Amino acid sequence: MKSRPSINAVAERAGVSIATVSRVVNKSKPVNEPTRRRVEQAIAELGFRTNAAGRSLAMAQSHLLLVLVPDFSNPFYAQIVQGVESVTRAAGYKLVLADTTEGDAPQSTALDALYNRLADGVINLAHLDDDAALLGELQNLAWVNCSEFLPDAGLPYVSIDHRQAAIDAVQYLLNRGHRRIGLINADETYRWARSRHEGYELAMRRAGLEVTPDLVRVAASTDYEAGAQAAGGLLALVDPPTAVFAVSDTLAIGAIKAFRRAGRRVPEDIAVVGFDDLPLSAVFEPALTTIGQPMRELGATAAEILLARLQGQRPASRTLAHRLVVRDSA
Amino acid sequence: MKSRPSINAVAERAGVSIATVSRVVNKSKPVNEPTRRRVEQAIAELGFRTNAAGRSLAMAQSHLLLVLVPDFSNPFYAQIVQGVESVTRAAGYKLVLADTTEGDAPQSTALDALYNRLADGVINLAHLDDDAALLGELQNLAWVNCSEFLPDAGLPYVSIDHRQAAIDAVQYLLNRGHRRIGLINADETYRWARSRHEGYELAMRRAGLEVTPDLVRVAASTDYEAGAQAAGGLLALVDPPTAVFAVSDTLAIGAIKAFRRAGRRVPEDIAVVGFDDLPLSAVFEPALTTIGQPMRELGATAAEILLARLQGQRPASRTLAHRLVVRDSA
DNA sequence: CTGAAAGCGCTAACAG
DNA sequence: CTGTTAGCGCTTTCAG
Repeated sequence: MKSRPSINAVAERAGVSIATVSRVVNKSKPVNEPTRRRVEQAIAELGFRTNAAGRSLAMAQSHLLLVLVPDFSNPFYAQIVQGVESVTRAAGYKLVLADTTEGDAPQSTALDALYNRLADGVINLAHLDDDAALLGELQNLAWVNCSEFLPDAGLPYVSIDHRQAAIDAVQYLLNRGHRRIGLINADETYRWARSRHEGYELAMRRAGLEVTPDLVRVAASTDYEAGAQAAGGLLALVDPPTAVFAVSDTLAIGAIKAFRRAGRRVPEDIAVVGFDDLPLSAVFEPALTTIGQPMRELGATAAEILLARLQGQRPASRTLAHRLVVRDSA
Repeated sequence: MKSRPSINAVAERAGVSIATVSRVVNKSKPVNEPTRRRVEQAIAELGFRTNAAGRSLAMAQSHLLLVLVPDFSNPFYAQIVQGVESVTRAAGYKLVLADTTEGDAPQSTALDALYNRLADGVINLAHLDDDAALLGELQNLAWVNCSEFLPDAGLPYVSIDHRQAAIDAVQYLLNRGHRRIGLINADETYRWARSRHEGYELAMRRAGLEVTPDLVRVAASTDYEAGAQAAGGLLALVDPPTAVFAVSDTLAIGAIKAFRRAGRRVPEDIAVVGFDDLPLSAVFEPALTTIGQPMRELGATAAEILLARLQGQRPASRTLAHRLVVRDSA
């Protein structure tokens, strides 16, 4: 791996100063046609590429953005990341991704990267501790939360209205005549999980229904098996629900599996509404009735906000529209 | 965003030289206990973090690795990336991910990053053109291919034996008495697609069966819908197959959907075996019989090879074991 | 339009 | 054990 030519080599070969080379490379200032040509030729001959570290050091920015992802293999997050990338790539930024499942506290990785100047900004999809000191510190950094956020933290975010979405889901079930409706929730350290729980209770109360704790199950994770487990708990009740709202499609699918194994038909014996509208959810049988989130748009919007922030603006948070997708499971 | 303190500020505050600060930060050389303490205190007071660009420039390495992913939202790749991260994070490297679906030629992005010195090495999951010049150039770079690779390119790779895996899948079907077996393949610019096709034909021939072109369908992509389309073509034959080998689980699921819509039962009327063993495949109904690939291990091994290469070694390519997972679809 | 020169923040000899 | 110093490769005034 022979060392790459530096800007000095190019300058020497073209018989100009390094400043001029820099100008033609970046098109930052006019350069006479003949000299520019000489420089360009030298660049071509030498196969020169500008060194990222040198540039970062001089410009005090890396053109790298950090994305904190709770779990790569969850298609929900993957699609958000695609949305992010579609806009950042156009702006000349590359993405450093960190999976926060393993390893140390997510925000510390992120702050490291930021303070290091490794990354110019971060898009956070992971859970953020409600820690005043931390939040204060984030205030003036290029940081945007996506999907997961703290309502009054003063940090810009992009998300749907989780509570309203949950209300819509439960209301749909109510409209279909269900009265005993169970909730399969995710770990409530997630803000969205709490919001959806709120929405569920609100919708039930508005319908004059009492919410008993036994109708609410918290799954151990968001994978299929966890959904199945939670569903098992619901089934074990003396008076099991006739419908279930699961806060993610993976949970919903796991639940449906469990219901089936127990000899229940979906939706005839028990209706199930999911959340997210993953690609898979349309394909699963029965196709899932679910709340659709605009994943790519969430990511793209978060990226736009971050980019604007990097240019010194202070864009407002955005709440994007969700939609109820009615299919076969409820 | 006030500017962060540099190593100079720390040195001044602690009353030592920047060299000493560097030594305590990196624990690179012994430093007297009292001085080290003074330095550490200064670091703490100032909130100093070493600047990534400065360090990269001085050390001529970035501790960043590029991963080229054909499609983030495909869980197959996502899991490989998790495997990669599990080992690179332990070694102090961060991952820059690029989705190669959109945008320019994947390898050019990668070479850019490498020549830029943005990344120290790359793990490539994407298709690589069989271009002699390019391949020659890659020879001496820290580059490893994962899952997708060119057999005689001289580049290190980690993969399963795609051909043998296909043979195993088809043989299973043969053993169950099937004689008319269809193949739903992916775009054959993918090397693995060609290998699996080979395996299919080989297994058929060994069984004394003729392979007619009408039994082989190439799906437009690897998503569900493409699988359904291809399946439709098979169904339209005067003499439709009694079994189908689909080269990915997503394709297999799409095919099953199509068969069902056409009133066929799976596996009774038509058996289907997939490939990959995605998490979803165990949950889908009927649960998929499929070839399992060790995704995380593929990624982890690729990372290990790359890391070794970065230390000047030239580790050999690795072929990992696949396994036939028998469930309900065949 | 072009060049000289001063850094950006850090590491790594080389002395002492 | 610690300081001095010379870069690493590039951008950006400041002169001319």
